[in-house]
Amino acid sequence: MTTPSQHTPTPAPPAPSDFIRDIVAAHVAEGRYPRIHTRFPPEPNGYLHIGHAKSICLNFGIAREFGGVCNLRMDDTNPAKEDVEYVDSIMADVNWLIDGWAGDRLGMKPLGATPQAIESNGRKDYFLPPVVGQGGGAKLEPFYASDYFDEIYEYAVALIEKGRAYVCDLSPQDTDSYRGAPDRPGKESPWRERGIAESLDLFRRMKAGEFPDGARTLRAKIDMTAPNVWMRDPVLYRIRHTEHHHTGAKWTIYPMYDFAHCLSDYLEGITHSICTLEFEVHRPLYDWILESLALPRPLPHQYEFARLSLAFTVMSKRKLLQLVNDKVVTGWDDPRMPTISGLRRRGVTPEALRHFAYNIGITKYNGITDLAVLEHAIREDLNRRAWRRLAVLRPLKVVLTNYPEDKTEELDAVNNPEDPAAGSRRIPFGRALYIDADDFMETPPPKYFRLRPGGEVRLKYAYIIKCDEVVKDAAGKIIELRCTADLDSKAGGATAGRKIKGAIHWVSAAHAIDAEVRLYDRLFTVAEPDAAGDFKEHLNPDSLEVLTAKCEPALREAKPELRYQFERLAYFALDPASAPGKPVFNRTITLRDTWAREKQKG
RNA sequence: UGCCCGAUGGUGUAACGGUAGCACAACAGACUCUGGAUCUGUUUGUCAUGGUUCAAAUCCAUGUCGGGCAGCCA
Repeated sequence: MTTPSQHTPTPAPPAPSDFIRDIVAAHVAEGRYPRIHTRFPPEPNGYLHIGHAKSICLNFGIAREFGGVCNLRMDDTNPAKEDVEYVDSIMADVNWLIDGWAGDRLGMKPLGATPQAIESNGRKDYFLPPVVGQGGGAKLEPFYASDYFDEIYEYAVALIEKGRAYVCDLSPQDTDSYRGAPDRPGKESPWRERGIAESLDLFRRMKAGEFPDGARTLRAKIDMTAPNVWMRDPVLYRIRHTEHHHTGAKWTIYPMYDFAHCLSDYLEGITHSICTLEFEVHRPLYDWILESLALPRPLPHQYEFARLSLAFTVMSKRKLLQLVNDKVVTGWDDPRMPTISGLRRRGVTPEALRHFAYNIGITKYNGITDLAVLEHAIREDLNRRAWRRLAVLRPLKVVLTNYPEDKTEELDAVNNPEDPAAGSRRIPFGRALYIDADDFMETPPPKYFRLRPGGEVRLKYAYIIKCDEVVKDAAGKIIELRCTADLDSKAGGATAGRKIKGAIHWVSAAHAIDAEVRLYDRLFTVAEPDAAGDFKEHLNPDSLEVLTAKCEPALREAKPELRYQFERLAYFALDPASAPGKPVFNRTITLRDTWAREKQKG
């Protein structure tokens, strides 16, 4: 037995090319920016999912490929929906996904840091540079849009002073009806031409908390007849007497996404602000705000790509939250969830997720990615790293009638045929064994080459056995097989080279350890669960099956950071809920099963 | 039906006016002490109609289909 490792990373695919990277490459070529600077800006109102993983891989991938930086920023402008639990999970998930890959590109900031007043091109300016690559030993934290509320407020005042924003007293309902519709122009607010001094005063009093929620808003003065509804005097600030998870009770007014986001990008010196397609119609507003403020440094620009849609999966945070709240799953990190934490708990590695993200590409086309693409990336990765182990999920007892009662021997078995450096272990063998019930059929169909009455099969790493007798209980259920072993057929033996079509896995009954195994399957039965109607009507009732497996003793030392292949079955990872002597294995993904396909063909 | 965006095999993506390629899937075979992995091969595609051009997936026009936009959400 050697001391092996699992350090056989799947070779990284070549850096991808896509329309956004083409733009960045052109900017690098023309020397447009001193440094490429992207950001990943989730709202802390839920856990990150595999769609976010696509965005993380894009933003950090660009930083990595072009020698830039990617800031992690909490886009926390709506205190009603956000929570520190989500902030913590986001940091953990991002770090897990980029560690050892783009961890050295991660932009954070010193704990408590806020934008510094500086002078740029002879004008007053604010700037908050990143600390890159988490080093230095200093206490760091992610960026928070809410750390910019002072500056954003000041920018709002500047907009009012320029006559480009006004305080509006319209009720939420009236604001809505005045906006018009996509095919119908809006109507100007009666407060639109209110004097600058009056707006300034009212805005100051909004900040002071003098007015109740919804009483007034700050609005940009653009064009109520614009064909793009987001240019119809959009709300910039709203009143919310709500405590914020990061700023506490300091504020009673909060900036809207459109106002805060472009300014956050600017304050951090972002060059390429990459988001999903639904923000495409917001881009004119993004540019309008920054240009109206006549800021002294180069402006960031927004680029949009198609979000990920995965077959048999729901991706909206609202729906995922519903699954959690309705206890359809055990939590955000349930291994059936498409969340990063769920995939991690299931046993998927960061490498597999990154390779998946690379393989699906970046476009502006809203397609649905086949689950097989994800599954392939997972299998490809796990095949290279997972240690092979023998485990029997549905035990059927086998007694070797010609094998001595009291004899035990130990057989050599390699840990990973893909990786000689992974070494080997010994597996105990004895007279009484378990094999999987699926590996025996009394009256098998054609092309079945596992065990059958009178037939032979190879016990992996051990002997060739022949089935002599099928023992049944009173109900006719098969409870035991009585077999004889070809005692010369193990490795090195005289008949070891005999060609036997089938090789099956097994464990020694006397040495087997029990383990709980959780067999996960897709959560939904249809490819597009949220295409129409209630997505919960398409839940897969068999998305989880729990069994007690018989495992080879080496699995007693299973480690949560390692991956295992139960030979001929599936890849498994130890669940964090495991206790000493009470292992729990999550099935990450089954092996490809061409026999199952063959059977289906009938 | 106002504005914006998109359309390449079954799915996802490449080709940037010059041979339609890759991945996944599917199928067939080789190999195999995992019906795994690996290897070989095969099938299937430029939304439509015009135009520009020696040459169009690519440029232009029109149409068709799909997606997005009317939160004081992000």
